Amino acid sequence: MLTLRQLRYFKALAETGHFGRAADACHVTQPALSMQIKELEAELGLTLIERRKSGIQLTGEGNEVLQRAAQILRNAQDLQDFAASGDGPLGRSLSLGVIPTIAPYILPLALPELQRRYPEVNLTLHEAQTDHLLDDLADGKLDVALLALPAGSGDFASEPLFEDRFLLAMPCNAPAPESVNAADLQVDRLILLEEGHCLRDQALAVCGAVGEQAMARFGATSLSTVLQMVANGYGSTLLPEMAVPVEARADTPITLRHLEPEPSRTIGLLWRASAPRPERFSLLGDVIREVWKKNNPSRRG
Amino acid sequence: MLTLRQLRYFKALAETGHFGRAADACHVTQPALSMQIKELEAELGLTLIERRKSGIQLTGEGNEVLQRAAQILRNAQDLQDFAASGDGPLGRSLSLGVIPTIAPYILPLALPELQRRYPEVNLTLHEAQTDHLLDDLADGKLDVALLALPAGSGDFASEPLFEDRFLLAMPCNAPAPESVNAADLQVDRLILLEEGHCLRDQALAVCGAVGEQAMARFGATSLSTVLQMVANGYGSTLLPEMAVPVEARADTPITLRHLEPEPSRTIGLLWRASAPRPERFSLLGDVIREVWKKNNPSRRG
DNA sequence: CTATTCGATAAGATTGTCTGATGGTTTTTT
DNA sequence: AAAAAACCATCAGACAATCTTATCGAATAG
Repeated sequence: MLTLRQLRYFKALAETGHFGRAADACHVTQPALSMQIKELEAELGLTLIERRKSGIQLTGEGNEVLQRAAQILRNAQDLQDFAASGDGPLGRSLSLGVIPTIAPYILPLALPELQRRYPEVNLTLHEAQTDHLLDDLADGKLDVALLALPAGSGDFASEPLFEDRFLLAMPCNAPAPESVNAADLQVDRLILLEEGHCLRDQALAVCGAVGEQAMARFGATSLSTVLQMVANGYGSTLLPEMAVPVEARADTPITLRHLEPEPSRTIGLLWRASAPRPERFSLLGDVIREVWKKNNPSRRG
Repeated sequence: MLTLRQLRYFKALAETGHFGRAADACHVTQPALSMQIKELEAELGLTLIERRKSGIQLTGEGNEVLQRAAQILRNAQDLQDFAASGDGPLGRSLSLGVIPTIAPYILPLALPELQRRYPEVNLTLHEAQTDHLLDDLADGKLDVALLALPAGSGDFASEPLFEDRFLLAMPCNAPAPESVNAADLQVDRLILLEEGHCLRDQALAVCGAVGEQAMARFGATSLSTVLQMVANGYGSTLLPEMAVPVEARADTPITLRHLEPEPSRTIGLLWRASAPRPERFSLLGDVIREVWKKNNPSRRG
């Protein structure tokens, strides 16, 4: 059976042109090297070296074998270099999934900070709804997901990062008390995302309308669309606070109101319980939590 | 110290997804394989696989290591193949892949001649579609493939052998001008092979219907089937000239017409650029080219 | 709850590899 | 020409790596 050791010794022999010096270079004795060379020749079934007393001479086949051996050894060295290369605290590559109602609001803040703090990490991003992220996590396409907790079943571990409050977004010409009781929300006046977004289910839960999913009037594909509907007077919606800076800018004709009691969703990270080095996910979580706090100084964790 | 044995076991483990089956594939017991995997992980200093209850899961780094390991093992196999091919000009054994729209028309001519000229060579044949052949070439299951060029990417070398013209095959009761303009072909009247055959794509390209793959009316699994459909009046097809003697015998009620301009496919050989002794593939190509010329005396190469 | 599967671990046997000693052949030195 | 040195092959025993069989514990299925 061919071994890397044989190739290493053979390469050293070709380079030194000398059994003894090759053995020195390999930190073994000369008989050890001789035996391995002999073994290699037997394995390949050809003569690699002409043993001549004044130096040795590679045969034609020996030269071809040398080229291939050198290639293999280079690749092997590359493999070891890769393994040894700067294995940062976050690892070398990380595949992160994010749900659509978080991604556009957190990633622009978090990515530059991640890049600054862990420049060696090669981050791959996937945006998809919770169910899809869970599937991708389970079969290894993703390492970790950023979504609303709780999510997933037994084989996952999670870490909550912060609470994201829901605000009521209404057309600006609507009657606008300073604060609204959550129980008073009328489900049939809400504009919501289409089926499959966890934000939709959370909004319905806030209204106590768990069993009545069919009632919401519209299934939009993005929060931007929802906000446009609201601005044009078609109804109200529950808006995550993190979306406010992007979706409810000053020039958007909508009114925001706090709810009483104050509902929220828990944003957190989720990963396979069996994933190696789970502490790297906590480091990732630290970054996200920090950029969130910096941009929402009024909120406590 | 990194060893080929560790890489071999790791590759088997990645392929089987199972310690026990990987051990079987390597003809050792499961603990032996487990130890080598553990050794490899220790050597590289990283976790390559997640041990989970239902199957195993490669980590991101594990996947990268797998790619590099597979590369090293391929090179090692090539080295051994090179050494083993010490015999005749074609070597001692040759594994040849052929696409289904060539195999039945060329092999019956070429195999006897190969056997006559290089009786020492032990030829192994595989028939599969281009994509599959490329995969098998890349990981060393095949030495060389006979297919329509161009195919494959950077790491392959190729040699064109001859041009194979396309003829229009119609039901014999159809209106039959002596020559047909290729641009006049109606894609929706063509009977083609199912998805995956390069001949299908080439026929569509001839009709200028690159973006309209969905239009062709039928997906047959062999040219014989296609010709039966044509003979029974269900439509026309583009028939490679090499298939004419077999598929359009005198007793088959179809009419053949030349196209203007005259489309064709380039038949050639493809092999790994790193394969040992590439000149033997040229010798193989010579045989194929010669039997082709002998059976198509009207054509120039 | 029991039976089974799967991977890890342990102990002992086997095989592979290394070292140090030695021998034969060729080249260099005297 | 003889002696010395250099060089590589071979051998025996020591040591280390690897394998096998047996077993364990956790998880899963019936």
